[in-house]
Amino acid sequence: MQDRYQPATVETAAQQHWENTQAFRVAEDAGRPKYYCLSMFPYPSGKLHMGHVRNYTIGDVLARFHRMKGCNVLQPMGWDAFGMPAENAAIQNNVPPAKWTYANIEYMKGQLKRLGFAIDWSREVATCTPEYYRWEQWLFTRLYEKGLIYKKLGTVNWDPVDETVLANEQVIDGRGWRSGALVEKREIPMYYMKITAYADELLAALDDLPGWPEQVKLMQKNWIGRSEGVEVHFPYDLSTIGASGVLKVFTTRADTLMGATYVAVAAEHPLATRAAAGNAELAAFIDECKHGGVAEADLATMEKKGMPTGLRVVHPLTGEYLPVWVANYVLMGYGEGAVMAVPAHDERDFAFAAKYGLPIRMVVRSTHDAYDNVAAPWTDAYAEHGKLVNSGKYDGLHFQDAVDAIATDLAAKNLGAKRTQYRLRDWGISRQRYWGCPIPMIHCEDCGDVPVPDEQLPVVLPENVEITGRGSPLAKMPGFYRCTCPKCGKPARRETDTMDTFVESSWYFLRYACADNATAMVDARVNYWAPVDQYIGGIEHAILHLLYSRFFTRAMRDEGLVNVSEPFTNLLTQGMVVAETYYRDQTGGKKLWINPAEVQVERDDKGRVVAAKLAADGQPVVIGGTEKMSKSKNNGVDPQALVDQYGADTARLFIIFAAPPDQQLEWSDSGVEGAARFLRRVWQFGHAFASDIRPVLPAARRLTAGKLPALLADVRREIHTHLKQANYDFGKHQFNTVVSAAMKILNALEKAPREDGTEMRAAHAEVAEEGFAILLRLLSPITPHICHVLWQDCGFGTDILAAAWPEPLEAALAQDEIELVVQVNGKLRGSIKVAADAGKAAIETAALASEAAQKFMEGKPPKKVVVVPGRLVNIVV
RNA sequence: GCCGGGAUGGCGGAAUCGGUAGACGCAGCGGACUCAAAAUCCGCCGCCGCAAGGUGUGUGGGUUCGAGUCCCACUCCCGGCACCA
Repeated sequence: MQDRYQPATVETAAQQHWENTQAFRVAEDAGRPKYYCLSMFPYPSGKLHMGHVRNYTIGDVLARFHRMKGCNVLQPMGWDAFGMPAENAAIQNNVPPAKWTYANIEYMKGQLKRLGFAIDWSREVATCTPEYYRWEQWLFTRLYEKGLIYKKLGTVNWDPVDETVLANEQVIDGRGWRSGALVEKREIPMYYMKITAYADELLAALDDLPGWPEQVKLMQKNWIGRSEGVEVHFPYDLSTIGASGVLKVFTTRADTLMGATYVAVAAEHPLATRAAAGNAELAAFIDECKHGGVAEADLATMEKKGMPTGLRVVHPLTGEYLPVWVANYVLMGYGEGAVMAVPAHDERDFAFAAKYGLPIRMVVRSTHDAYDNVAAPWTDAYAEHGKLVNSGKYDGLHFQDAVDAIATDLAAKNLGAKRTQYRLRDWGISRQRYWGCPIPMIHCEDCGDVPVPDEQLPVVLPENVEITGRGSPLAKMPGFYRCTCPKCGKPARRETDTMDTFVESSWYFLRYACADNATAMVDARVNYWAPVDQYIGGIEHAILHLLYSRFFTRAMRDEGLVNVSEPFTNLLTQGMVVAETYYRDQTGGKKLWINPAEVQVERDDKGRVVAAKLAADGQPVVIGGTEKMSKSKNNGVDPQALVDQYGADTARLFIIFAAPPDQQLEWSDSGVEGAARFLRRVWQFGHAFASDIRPVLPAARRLTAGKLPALLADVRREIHTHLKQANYDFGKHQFNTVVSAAMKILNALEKAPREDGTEMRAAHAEVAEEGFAILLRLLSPITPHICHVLWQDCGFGTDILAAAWPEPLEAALAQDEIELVVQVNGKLRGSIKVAADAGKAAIETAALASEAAQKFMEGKPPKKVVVVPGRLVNIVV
């Protein structure tokens, strides 16, 4: 055994052992509980970043922990390989997306292996391979024929210069990121998955997910946004509109219907189009509304604008004429593309009415905050439920009674009814991009939209393609889109849109169960492994990816492909990795961001950072604050450099120790130093154990007989106490304090008295043997390499993976005397020692008699004495 | 704008059911070893104060014998908002 810790040697040896024994390759085994541990698969962007290392380290800790607990653990890995960055790289560097992607996969796989993750690589999938996406296309055709996928118009960001559709992130301040052109909204036909058909189930099932964080479930609940309301029909005024019909709106506040003073429609609404036909000013306004992107955050924060159409509709209860306005904040894609406006009781309508001088009619009086009229400024009380006023026959009714009565009257007139609405919208999956899964549809002039038949799947994405950033590449490739109609055999055109990459990530976790099956999407093995027992990934996926996956699993269930409904039993959402930023101001207001690795910080005598300078030139740089590691702020720390310098175990240990998994992790170079220092101490102790301590172990162990010198019994109790804490912390996934406990155990082992005399030395050796074996097993999920080698070198066994997880012993934890804190009037004043089984009366007496109590009671009699067993005594005077 | 989360020493964080605030580590300071440095080891370390003691968990209130933890009002920071993944 080497006397110095050499991570590279240790880690090569351990990884070689795992490779030789195929340690992490698993098969179905009915004899053991299965544990499917999954980390979100990475997008192969080039090289691993620190967020990946964190994600996969957390997953690996859980996988290895459960393996030692006796589970049959599956931990697979793959690549979320379709997406925009590959196309951007193609434009920038003239590399084909496929070549770029596969090269990245190759490199990043090597990095993952170097980190020692317990992955079953035989199940690896890459979503950009036809072997993977053909099943996605197959399922698409199934769901299309079932009606779960349909076609309708959707709104996209259109760049008129590049003649291409832009992602929301490609729209910056309303302009295309490459062309700089003003972006327009454009309606194009797209395929949609009917996720709303599962809205109720997706909502209700959240209650059966105790293993998910409450905050994630709450976000999903709000996202689905089930609301009970009333659909109200406003008949067209024939004289202004010139046609008969009804304007439909949905409202959750039907009780305020008598206060509606106008209606507003989206710029794309048919009534708006009709009114604009003879009104140039209105047409110009509608045109203006079509400028800008489609992102909700932009729409919600922009200035609310509107214009009257001159059209009128009829109030369904009063018969009054209400003006129809076009408003930029009403969305065509949400609900009916029209809203009824009640300025007195809705903040947005209130502001709009004030701006354009529209009437405000108060119809509700709040029962909490009294007000007699709804004068400006707006007050939240105006929007509260209350008792109806100025509402004719409905006066005096409270919210629910008013809604019921109004809904009944509307239904009687055939002008509305109660309805449940969801905020959730159907999932538009068409993308006008190249690097994605081709949508398996054929458009025939005679037969319409025809799904590609099974025997013609997969529709393979051609790889010899030119990417320019203008238009849709596939739509420029006749070799791809020219085809014959599967129904009638006539020439037809193949769909050139590809699927949203969220589709691939909505079922990859099921494919891992049977990644080698070339004849089916999934097989019976999926019902052994599914659902995923533990899913780990970034909080940023709390809504979209997780909701789509829950939907997809149900869609596959209803196709008879899988038995389960919920894909992920337990969810752990990890926090971001952040680091300090540094910069220098450049001319033109730009900033030159400087990597932390190139910066030296200066501290005052208390260790506070007071200044920073660039190491290269010694000149000052500005400290820019802590932000998420990113290319744009140049504050990323390369995990590869870290592993090269310190080894995988140090990288893993630092990442686990620096913060609990669900909180953000702040990068710290000196923290890494500390992690490396700890591992050197572990190695040193292992070396001392193997060479000096182990040889003096007695033939007959005394620990089991419970006979130990008091000082060593204290050490042993401390170790078992820390072990108990560590096991508790493992249970709640607070791994940073597991590391703390391991550090405390090492501290205790190092300080354990090793006095002269054969008896004492033998007893010490026994405590050290038991304690170090606990320490190595406790640390092995986190730093598996060093623990593997030390376990062997210290003679504990051949493979720590096969060792049982350590549990604390009651006999080692027992103690006769305990210390209690003494408080006077809630302030800490001293402590007393009492027998562990002392009664309340005895504790009270001892506390009152204590020196600290006597001093601070100042002779006053105790008014009350509170005894908290095992904790403290509070004397109130 | 809407939905969700967070804030504790110089720093990362700990405190399990309302019961010793600051465990563990980092940085800093003092010392040992060394020709010297690194590494290592020992000690100190919230703030004010010579001390006794006081004070302290983003801000302002409240409940309680006792509040980082519960309640109310606010401030700032972060994640998501449907075409980034």
